[in-house]
Order: sequence, then structure tokens, then C-alpha cells
Amino acid sequence: MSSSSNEYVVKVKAGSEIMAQIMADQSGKSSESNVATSKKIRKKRSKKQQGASVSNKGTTSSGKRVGIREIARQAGVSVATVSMVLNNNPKITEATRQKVNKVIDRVGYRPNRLAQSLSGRYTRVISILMPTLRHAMADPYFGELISGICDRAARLGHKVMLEHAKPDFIRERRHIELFERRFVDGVLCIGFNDRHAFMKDFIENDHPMVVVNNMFPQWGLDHVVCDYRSGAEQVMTYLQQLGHKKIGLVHGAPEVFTAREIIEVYKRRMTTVTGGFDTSWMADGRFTEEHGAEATKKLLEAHPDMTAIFASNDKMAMGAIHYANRHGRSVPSDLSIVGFDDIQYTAFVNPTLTTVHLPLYELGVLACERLVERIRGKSERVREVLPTHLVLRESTSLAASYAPGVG
Amino acid sequence: MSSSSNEYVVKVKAGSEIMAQIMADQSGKSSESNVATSKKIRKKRSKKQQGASVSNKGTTSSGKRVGIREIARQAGVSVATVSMVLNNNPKITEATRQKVNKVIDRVGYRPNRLAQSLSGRYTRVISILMPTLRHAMADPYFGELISGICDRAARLGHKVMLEHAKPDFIRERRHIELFERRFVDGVLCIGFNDRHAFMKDFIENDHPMVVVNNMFPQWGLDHVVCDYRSGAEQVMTYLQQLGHKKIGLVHGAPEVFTAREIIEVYKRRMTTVTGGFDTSWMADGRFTEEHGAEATKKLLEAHPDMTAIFASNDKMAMGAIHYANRHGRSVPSDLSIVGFDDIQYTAFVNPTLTTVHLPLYELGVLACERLVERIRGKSERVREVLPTHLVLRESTSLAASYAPGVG
DNA sequence: CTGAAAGCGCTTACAG
DNA sequence: CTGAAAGCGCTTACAG
Repeated sequence: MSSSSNEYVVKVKAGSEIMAQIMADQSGKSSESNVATSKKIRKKRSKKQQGASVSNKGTTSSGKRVGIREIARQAGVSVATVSMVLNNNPKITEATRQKVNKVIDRVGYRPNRLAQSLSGRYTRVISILMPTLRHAMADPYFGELISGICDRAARLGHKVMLEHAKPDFIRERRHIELFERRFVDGVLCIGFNDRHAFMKDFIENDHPMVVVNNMFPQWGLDHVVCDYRSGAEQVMTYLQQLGHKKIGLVHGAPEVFTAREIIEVYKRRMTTVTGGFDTSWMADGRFTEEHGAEATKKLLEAHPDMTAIFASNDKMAMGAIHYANRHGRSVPSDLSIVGFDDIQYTAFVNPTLTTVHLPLYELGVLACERLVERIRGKSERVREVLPTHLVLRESTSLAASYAPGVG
Repeated sequence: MSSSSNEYVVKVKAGSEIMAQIMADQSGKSSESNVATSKKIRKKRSKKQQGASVSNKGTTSSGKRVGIREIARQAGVSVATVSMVLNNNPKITEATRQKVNKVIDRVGYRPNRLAQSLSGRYTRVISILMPTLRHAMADPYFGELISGICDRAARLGHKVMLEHAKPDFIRERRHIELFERRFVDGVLCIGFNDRHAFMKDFIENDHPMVVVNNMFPQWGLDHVVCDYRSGAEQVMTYLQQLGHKKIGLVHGAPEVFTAREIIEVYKRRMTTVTGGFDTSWMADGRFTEEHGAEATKKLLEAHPDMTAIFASNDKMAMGAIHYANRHGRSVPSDLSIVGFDDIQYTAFVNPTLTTVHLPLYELGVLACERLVERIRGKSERVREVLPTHLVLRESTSLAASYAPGVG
């Protein structure tokens, strides 16, 4: 075991170098179309194929993949007929269909989808476009949406591609290129805000696109979204029922429509209750744990008598609890905290988080469905709202007026 | 505002119905190739195009997309020349190149990549294959890997597709179809275990594939992986330095190689320290919070004198803390808990989690890089290990012998 | 260094 | 209901 562990050390060393290299290698030389390399590979491949003249499934004895023409020959019909069988064209007799299908199964033929898409009209691929928040994919919020999208897309016979909209991606119009170069039939946009005007380009060029869990009324974009307004109302009602009057808001970036919806509800409800409104009870937490903690600090310092904080997403709520815990405010006894999103792990943190459940998976499913309808030619506007509900857990309790130094 | 809120209620109603429908609609009728639908759309489209005879960028005055032949005509060269310019073929004069590029820019021409791939050899697409854990994408572990993959793939000029390997996906050999139908050039496998023998099919058919953060020596698959062994050693060393002797292990599924590595290290270290080993100190937490909590219950009931628990991933560690907190064991004073993975949010939970940092993003980058090399013809085995390190946070402390009822 | 022609593997009018 | 032929938009030997 000691010798293998030695080997281990060596490997790890190598690993370290690789790590350094990975992070250093930021020189983005476009490695596309290196002609020289291509040629080398080509030679290698063809040699390999000659060697393996075993007639695998889907290949002729010469090692070449079998095409529609070979199927036609073996079935004793024309290629057009085979194509029609492949596409379930009703003009084909049941007898012919079976005859052809038998050959297809026997040979293990698979149509080349590049040829299909080139001749036909569809790529049967959709793309998920999202901003380049570092490690965006690792955010369960995005993950949940994407899970729904992928599952439904597979069921609808579509493939899903992932795309990060970096600044230069947009500048070079690569988002439009996705369509122009025939990569995709449609796009789903997640995580953008009012400053991302490029989204208008899709409709202007008549490319199917649906916004997921946000809305852009000013641009008339199709969207599916969760009911943020109702969720916020439920939070405010609940906090007020618990006797909270001094409620702070840690909100998300106001250039996001849904973030503004929460702000609006909060303002209105605070005005009703306290009979007046003051922006010093609000702070921008920019959707992250770090900034959520900072915003909480700001609020708590300005208003030590605050008894509850409403955070517009779970990550900021986690940041708020983190900060509160470390500054003499125990949650929920001294300070109630409510989140928004119902990210899975919030049921396992300490204290577990009271939050608004967003049906993100289902929203992903719906978005995918509507997009595919669009691709298939349906032209009605898409404007759908999915219901939300409050989930009561441990981070909230009855309001007790806070006495500094006692809590 | 009250009228708009009325409208809102209506929308939400509709939403509820949709939700029900989404979840009910499990009848997977293959909606592919509905010929009738296709025709309708076709008509619609062509009409639209005639209407819009404004000469947009990239289209001729007749509304048709411009192709390589049109570029050749305008530049006064042959299509072959244009193609070579597009592919940076060194045979082309600088003068010709510029002349052609000028036309390309002016017209806004974008090569159709379906045609390119059909004629050429590459799709320039790779696929990420993962199991169908429900909401797998929402797991930050996968997310982090995928982030790395996507970022590097984009830089290498490749698109990324997402694929869930459901049982019937494999049964229908759709994983091989990915290559045979020319969807992708290569595949990255994440989250599989020894029972997923289908992974052998890729090498048998000579299709580029790299396993990400796991290994399958029995099948000789290429892989890139984090150094689980070293991570586990560090955890055991640290816990023993803190004076812990009664250490439990909540491990992951043993059909996963890396999970077995942790188990092995644990066993060996426990044997060294306690001078003997007993499986009652180990429990399977199956990588989830729920089962992690259950496993913790089992361990703690069997060994109330346990002072530390080593969990093989952060989610199980979260479950362990969750359970301990609710059963009179305060973390870390009564019970130290160590995780594995260093998922981002573990720095914000309460207590923050001591854990092993896995360079998952970097591993994703590396995996992508190695796969693309493979695709380009490099044939060396890929067998890389990236270093890991322990991150000390709040969930661990000096061992204090546990006195029931006192803690 | 460049051009005319064949070919990638399908689909789709258009005749029969 | 089926077949021969053109076409989708590129790339790549092969001649010049």
C-alpha cells in the first residue's frame, strides 16, 4: 500500500501543475479549424477503419456507415420510400412500412440527423441561455429550472444545449448566430434583467424565444413566471400575523421585474401597517449570500429594533441568518427571517428556512413546452403565471420586542 | 391596483390548472415528425418570408439566406476559395482572404453548420451524460462540474448538450445513437457507478468519452478525478489531532469507486488508531441529506459515545448536523462533523461546515480539455488526479468525551 | 494559389 | 402508393 501511495503523491503533483495551467491558460486563442491537426486525424481514422473490417451493426462490411440508400436497396424500394417510412408519412402502405422497418432494424440503421436537419426544417435542438454568473450552474435555482426543461425536452424529442451569454457573446451576435447557423430551433432565457436588451433581437428576427421566470413587458417578450406578487403577499401577511411590524427587506437587483414586484408588495403592505414608508428599511442583497449578509448588517445597524427580515431569495436569507447569528441576534427568537425560492437544502439548514415555494421544476417544464409549441408554429403570446405558496419552517416566530443586550 | 390584482387571481387560477396538467401529462406519445403539423408551419413560414422582403443582414433581397455560393460570386472567387478562407486554410493568399472576408462581413454571412458538419468530420458538440436523479441539475456538485465544462467548451469552440441517461435511454442504445446520428463528437459521464456498464459501449465503439470525477479501472475508461484518498487522509489526521477516537463514517454508495476510496482510508486509519475495526461505525448515507440524517441516527444510537462523524459528501454532512441538532447533540461541542465536496453554501450554514475542498470547476475544465484532445485524435489514456484540501470551519472542535444528558 | 465537380446523407416536390 | 431527380449548403480531392 505504501508503494501505491507513493505513486499517488506523484500523480497529485502532476495534478497541481495541471491546476495551475488550467487557471493560467486564459489566452483564448481560437482553436477552431486547425487544418493541420484535422488532416492528421483523418489519416489515423481511415487506417483504423480499414483494420476493423468486422461488420458491426450499422456499418457495411467495408466499415462505412450504412445510409438510406443501402436500406432502400435491401428493402427493394426507393430512398424516397425509406425516408417517408422514417418520417411516418401516411402515404406509405402498412406493408411497405413493415418491410422497410424490418431492414432498418436488422441493419441497425440510424438516420444521420445532420442530413435530416439540412434537408428538413428543424434541428430539434433548443438552447438555454443564461448570464455568466460565475458557477451559475451550481446554483440550485438555475438547476431546478434546467432539470424541468431537460426532462420535458427529452420527452418532446428535443436536445438541449447550454449557452452562457458573455458580453462578447452578445457583441458578436452569437445569440442570433445560434439560429442563423442552424444550431437551434428556439431559445429559453434564464436569469437576465432589464439591461439585457439583446433579448429583443430574437423577436425582431422572428426566432422562437421564451423568458423563464421573469418578464419584460416593455419588450413584449413571451414568458412563463412564478407568482412573485402572491408569494410576497403571503409572506407579509404571515409576518404581520406573527405580530411583526418592524420588518426589513433584503431585495434583489431592481432591474429584475420580479424583484420589483416583491419590493412593491412590501412597500404597499408596510405603508398600510406602519402608516408610512421609509427606504432605510430596504437594502439590496443582489441575490447572493455575501451581499445578503451585508444588507442585513446595514438594516440591523440602522434599525436595531427590527424584528423580522424578508429576503427575496433563499441565498440572501441564508446570508441574513449567517450574519444575524454572528452578531448576537438569534434566529428566530430575536429575529425572524423569511426567504424566497424554496431551494432544496433550505429544509436542512439550521434553523430550517421559512420560505416561499416556487415551482421551478414545473416552470421549466412549462417553458419548454411553450417554446416547442412556438417552434411548431403556434403564434399566440405566451404569458403564464404559476402559483406559489409559503412554506413554514423554523426561521420565523412570534415577534418579541428586541431589547439590546438581552436577546 | 385592485383591478390589476383581480386579473392576477385569474391568471393564477389558470396557472393551477397548468400545473396539474404538467404533472399529469405523463403519456409520452412521441410527438416527433408529425407530418401534418410540419406542413402547416411550412406554409406559414414561406408566407412570412415573402412579406418581409426587406433585405436584412444575411439574407438576399428575396429573403433567402445567403450561402457560400453568393459570397463567392460577390467576391469573384470560387466557392472552394470561400470555404478555405472560412477554414483558415493556409493555401489562401492574404489578399484573397481579405477580399473574401470583406464580402462576408458586409453581407453578414454565417456558414450553416449543419452543412459544415455533414461535409466535414466534426459536429463540434459534446454531450454531458448524467443519471436521472430527480432534479440532478439542482445539485451544486453537478452544477459546479458543468460550469467548468461549459466555460471551457465555449472557449474551445464546442457546444454543450445535456443528456439524462434514463434506463430506456440506454436500452434503446440512444447513448450510442448520439454518435451514430451525428449529434456529438464526444461524451462526458458524470455521476454513474459500477452498475452502469453501458459506459463500456463508448470505448467498444471507439467513441471519445471521459469519466468525470470517478473511475472505472475494471473497464479501462478514461477519467479525471479529484484526490479522494488524500482528502480522506487529511480528514482523519485532523480529527485524530483534535483528539477524536470514536469516529463514525457516513459513506456514499459503495458501487462508486471514489466512495470506496474514502471507506478504505477510514478503515485503515481506524484500525491504526483503535487497533481494530467494526462496521457498526459505518452507515450508508447514499449521498443525500435525508439518508445522511438516517445514517447518523443509526450510528448515534449504536454508539452514543461517538464524538465525530465523517460524511463522504456535504449533503450527507448537512443531514448529519440536522439530525444531531434535533437530538440533543450540539455541533461541534458534542459532536464534530466533517463533510466532503465544499459545496458553496456550506460556508453559510450554521455551523459552517468543515469539509474537503474538491476543485470541481477546475475538474470540469480539465475533463472538457481532455475530451476535446481525444476528439482531435490524441490517443493516450486519460488518467488525471486533481489535488484536494481540507477547509476548516465551525463544525469541528476538540473532542470532549460525551456524557449523556449533560451536553 | 484557384476552380469545377463530386459528395456528405438526407427530404421533397414532381411525375408516374 | 412509389421512383428518379433536384436540392439542402457546405468540404475536399483533383486538376490546372
